[in-house]
Amino acid sequence: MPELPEVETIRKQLSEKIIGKKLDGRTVTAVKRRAKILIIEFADKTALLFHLKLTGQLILNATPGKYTRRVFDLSDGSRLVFNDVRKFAWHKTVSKRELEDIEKNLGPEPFGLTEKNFAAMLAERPRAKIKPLLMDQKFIAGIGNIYADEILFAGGIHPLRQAGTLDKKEIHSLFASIKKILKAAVRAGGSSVKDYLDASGKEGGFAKHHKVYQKTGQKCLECGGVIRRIRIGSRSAHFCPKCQK
DNA sequence: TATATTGTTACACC
DNA sequence: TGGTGTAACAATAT
Repeated sequence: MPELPEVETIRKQLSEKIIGKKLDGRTVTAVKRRAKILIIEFADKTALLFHLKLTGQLILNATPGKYTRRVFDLSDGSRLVFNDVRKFAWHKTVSKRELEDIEKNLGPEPFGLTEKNFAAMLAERPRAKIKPLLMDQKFIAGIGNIYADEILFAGGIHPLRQAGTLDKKEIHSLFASIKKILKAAVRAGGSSVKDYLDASGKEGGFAKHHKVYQKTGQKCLECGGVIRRIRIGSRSAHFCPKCQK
């Protein structure tokens, strides 16, 4: 499930390997990320966007397989292979203007956010349940189901809490947890839960640090309680009922 | 074969 | 009206 840390990992790897080369005849000038979208910018001011959704992969020089949807040839003979089991992932070429439109509909990047801004954002959505809110890309960019669960556990916040009920201390704890978990996950190269592989075809190392995501029925590492799974909306949420209030 | 999977979005409701 | 919650949708593995 490529969320911010996974896409950021791919971005860094591609950045080192493809800048200055030609891809489909266009010279790559930058590789960026906004929310969970990977952005390859070209000298002609167009950009190639990828959203990997659940099961998308972007791997350099992989051997094309059953789930390869597209192969992009690079001017040095290498190739960028786009795989996707579920076919939900997409890619498209956009103009600078179209890219700006997409970006302005996304919430702030977590790493550029201040606690003061975050508190003000929460105050605007007092009745929203905190977990769906963290996953709302228009509220804050880049967080999906894995990291929402892990962030809320680290912050000691129950996923069903309404944003407006969080006190100052809890907001501080949640804010710190967002940065802490995402940073640690980027450092580990993301989480390989099912299909995720980085641009070199390797798994990310963060899944072994997961404390609640897909740990239903297991003992909480902090308190020895039992991790529960509930559905919020139509999504699964994993949490420790003792640690998260 | 029914079910689970998740980001996104359409839509119903208050 | 707009904030909120729910469900549908994409396609596939198990």
